[in-house]
Amino acid sequence: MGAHAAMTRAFNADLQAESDITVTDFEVLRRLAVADEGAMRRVDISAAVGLTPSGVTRLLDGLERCGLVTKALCATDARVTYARITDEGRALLARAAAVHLASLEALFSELFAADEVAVLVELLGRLPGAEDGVAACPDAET
Amino acid sequence: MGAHAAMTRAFNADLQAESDITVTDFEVLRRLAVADEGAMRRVDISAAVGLTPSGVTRLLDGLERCGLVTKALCATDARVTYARITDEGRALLARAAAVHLASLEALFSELFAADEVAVLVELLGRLPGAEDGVAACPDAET
DNA sequence: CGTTTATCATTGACTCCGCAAACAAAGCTA
DNA sequence: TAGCTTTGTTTGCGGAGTCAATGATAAACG
Repeated sequence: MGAHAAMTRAFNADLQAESDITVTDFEVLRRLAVADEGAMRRVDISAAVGLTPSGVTRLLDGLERCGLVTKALCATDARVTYARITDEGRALLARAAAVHLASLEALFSELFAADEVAVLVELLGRLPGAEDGVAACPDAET
Repeated sequence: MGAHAAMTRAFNADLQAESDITVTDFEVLRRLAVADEGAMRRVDISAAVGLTPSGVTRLLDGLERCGLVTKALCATDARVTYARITDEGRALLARAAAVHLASLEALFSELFAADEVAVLVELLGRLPGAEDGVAACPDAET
């Protein structure tokens, strides 16, 4: 718990300095970027990033105001509104990913050996709420 | 991250149903209960639970209103105000610990073997912000 | 000493986000 | 077809916690 709080604060500071977004914003953009058509239903975003639906609505409101995502209607189900990442969103994600992945890589490679990381993801992956997740960030240059 | 969000929500729900406190409240009470005289400086609480000093102030405000802690002045340094756990606070902690530890135990014993838990705490313990922490809860009946 | 600097605590304004309620659209069941 | 239930999304309200600024004390230094 303590580690989570400290790391989240640190990563948020990094990301806000670089791109004025939070870790959660980043995660949503990343998910959208690798999704089909760059779009997802809100309910799926909610499950993917571990937020409640209302949290997703408010988060996307912010990203929309910044022009990073747009709304899109669904042809076959009038209840759903997709969120689609914009080119601007992809550009920002690429920039943010550079610094974020660097921090992440620096921290973990210093603290853990490769096989230890593997153990960690296997164990933590069993916890409730741990998503399979999308393996990588598409904008990772490395 | 997803696991942290899901578990925190679940534990908060448990604790609020039982005693109307949050996980952070619980953690603060637990720290106080095992501290000398049942009292700690606010700055030490802050470091122990990974909150900012202002967060600690507001948290303790709430606990004070409920009569679970009291303020105490420091004889040798007029800047510090100690927070001391009350008998009522200890009683509530004991009750809350029963349900919280049960949830915790149930979750982890189902997902992990004992040696896996040991690996997990060793690895996670290396992360920044991971406190050595107080080993146990004094009110654990088991 | 008196002045600067560091430490402890608090407050105001703000953001994030959860909960519960509301609503609209789909899908069932009769 | 008319109801009932379920699903997707949004909104009002509120709690929790951060940041930046403030005040008050202590310690260090000239």
